[in-house]
Amino acid sequence: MKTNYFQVLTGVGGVRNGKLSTRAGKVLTPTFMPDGTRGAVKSVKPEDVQATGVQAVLANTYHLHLQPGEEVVTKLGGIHGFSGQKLPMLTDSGGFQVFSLAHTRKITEEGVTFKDPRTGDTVFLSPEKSIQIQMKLGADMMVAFDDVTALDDAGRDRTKEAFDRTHRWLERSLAEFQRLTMDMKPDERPLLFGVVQGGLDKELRKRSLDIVQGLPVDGIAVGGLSVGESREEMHGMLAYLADLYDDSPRPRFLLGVGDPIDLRFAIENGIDMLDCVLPTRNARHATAWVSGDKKIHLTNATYAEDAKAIDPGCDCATCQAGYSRGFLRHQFQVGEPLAGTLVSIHNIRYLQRICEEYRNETNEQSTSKPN
RNA sequence: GCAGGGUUAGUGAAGCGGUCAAACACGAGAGACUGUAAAUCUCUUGGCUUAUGCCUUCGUAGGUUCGAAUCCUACACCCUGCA
Repeated sequence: MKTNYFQVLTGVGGVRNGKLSTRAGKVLTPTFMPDGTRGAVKSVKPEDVQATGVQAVLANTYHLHLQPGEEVVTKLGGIHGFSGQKLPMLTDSGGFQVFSLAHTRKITEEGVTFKDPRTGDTVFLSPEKSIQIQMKLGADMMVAFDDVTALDDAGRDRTKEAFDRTHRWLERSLAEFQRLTMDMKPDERPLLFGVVQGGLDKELRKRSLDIVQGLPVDGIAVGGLSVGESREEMHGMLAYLADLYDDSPRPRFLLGVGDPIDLRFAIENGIDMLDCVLPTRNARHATAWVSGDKKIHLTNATYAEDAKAIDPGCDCATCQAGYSRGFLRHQFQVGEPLAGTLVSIHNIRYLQRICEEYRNETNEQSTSKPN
């Protein structure tokens, strides 16, 4: 296990302010990371993503494995050279696709077989395979392959099964990770996050957290939330977990959460990193966040002749450039992708600004020593 | 001028005696999206402040019928042939 790669201060109210060292550079936390599933944050140039203040970007193992394949990514210089993204890159394991592609996949103890709905190709992912792919992709941070299950009424009965399998798979992921990184120098080695599961069952969650924290993983990821449960249920679990993390200086990564309200709640409950498709998907669907964590639908008729920026006073590139709501509405109406791009930049910046506010606040209020 | 064909809700287009306020598509209006099968999906779209209700519609005006967007007559306009 590496040492001293994550320095963190805990401020008043449990908000943490950290500096995570990855082989591709530092990541200031708390931080929101946009998802670039297929190697790009949809419709946004890597340099424009950087300009929002983002600290790290995600990509997805499952999608890049399917297309173009990790070999191609390796040939083109690894995930950074391939994508043109210089920021630290974190790859998700493909575990979420166990949930989102549930109707085309088959789980066995060995791993998961997916059937690509577009090509009919069979894709097999296992803990070892996922780590191998993430390594070939050249990820700076990676996630252990877990078993994600839904938390709607229908999916909850699989919680225990997914919980158990996630831990068995975590040990296999970790072993494969250690095997592949044993010859690497500390500053060349990527970081591995283990995933906490357990659904909405507090006892399971606590046990899962203990298991993950008991292993020499570099970071603690909280998974299996925002998958169909209510906001109250999710917040309740985050608040419950907040008191249970150990003192080891490891980053805590809440997987798949990105609504501003949830982002704030998570950060106030000790989470350091989050990722989500919401800012970019909402943006492409013409929904923008504005001051007060409200959202507006830019396609609404009321904005047709609105000369104001999306959020007057916003410091994002889109608002600063003066693109009006009326212009954006029109571009959405006629199906021009530029609108989605411009709003994506705004939404990503909106979340980033929240993170920056917490970082600044914590700096000022911080009372405890770096641990 | 003669002979055919056509005229349906914002647009295009089904319907061809009752189950038609009228399919479907687009457009329009609103909403949903949380480790991206998602530039996608859902709902509404004649009026009545909302209903297993009422009212007004299917070029215009009459007529036949218990009943018409659907049949008949006249007229208007639009196409296509032939003069």
